[in-house]
Amino acid sequence: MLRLSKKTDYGLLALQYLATEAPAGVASARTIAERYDIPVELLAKVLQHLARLGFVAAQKGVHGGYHLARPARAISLAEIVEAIDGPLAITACGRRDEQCEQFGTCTVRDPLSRVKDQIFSVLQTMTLAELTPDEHAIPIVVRGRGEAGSGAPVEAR
Amino acid sequence: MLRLSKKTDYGLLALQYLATEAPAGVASARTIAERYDIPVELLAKVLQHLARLGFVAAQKGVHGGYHLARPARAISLAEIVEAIDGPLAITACGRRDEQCEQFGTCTVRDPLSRVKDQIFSVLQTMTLAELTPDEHAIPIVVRGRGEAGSGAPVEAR
DNA sequence: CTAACTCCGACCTGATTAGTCCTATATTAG
DNA sequence: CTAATATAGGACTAATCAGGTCGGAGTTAG
Repeated sequence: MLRLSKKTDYGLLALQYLATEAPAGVASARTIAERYDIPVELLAKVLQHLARLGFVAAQKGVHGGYHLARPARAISLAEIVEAIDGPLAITACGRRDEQCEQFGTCTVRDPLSRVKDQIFSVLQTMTLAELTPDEHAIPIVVRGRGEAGSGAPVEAR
Repeated sequence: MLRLSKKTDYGLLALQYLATEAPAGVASARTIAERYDIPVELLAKVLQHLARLGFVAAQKGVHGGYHLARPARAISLAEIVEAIDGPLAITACGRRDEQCEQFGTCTVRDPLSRVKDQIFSVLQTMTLAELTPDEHAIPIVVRGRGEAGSGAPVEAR
């Protein structure tokens, strides 16, 4: 369905949090996970991956956490998506993928590849800094994991 | 990975075949499947689906098959993709999907929705007619299902 | 030193997708 | 009429991948 994985969703949320909300630009995986109510371990894995690829830097220990290793304006959505979901591809096979069973007979490969390029450029144009919604456009709704009002309340800022 | 499903791939191939290669614009599921070396039953199901939605018209019987029910120039890629893969969505939840666990706390929903709209317009702009590669740009390579030369040979036109 | 907190990386599981099989119905050639 | 060929459509199985979990190693406060 042309969908991003949840890992990528979580990664975008985390990076956006580090870029705009985190005090001093630093936050632990736990803090971010609780902020957005997503599984801690899963987000941790995503952040680890982003650390290995140089998007964020990790600091172990008691007051450790992650912070952006590069300025938000210099990180495009395309980079993030490719980092987590792997190389952007519309079809199963690439333009030069001779492994593909249908390589010789396929007649839509090249046109679809052009479509891919266009989509890629959309993602490449938008940076992490632009991912921030307008302040007044954020509808904060109190909503617990299960029933509304149960568990740790979500802070409306 | 932001990928189209194989069903959609097959659907695009089939529609493109009907639009440009099929004699008199008519071809059976079997013919198309053999042309591109893809599973017959699977392609048949995709074509049945496209028939139900009015993209192609079916003719049963000995010299039956499918033909386009609408002109190729009037069918956008977006339509085809949504017909087979379902509504286009970048993220798991929609812009107004209050069912989403993170609806209240999510800060990337609206910006990502704008990205989705851009991608959608790319797909909406391109029609089936434009999916055809230039004649001289089609590299026809003889390639059987297993080893080269085995099984039914692929006809180079 | 020790305990609390953090990142790290391998593992498991369940949902989605791809592909197969079988039966029914319609049309046409002979 | 009958056989061959075509679509129609449901049910089933297999493979793949995303989502989620577990135990371990490093770092720092006290």
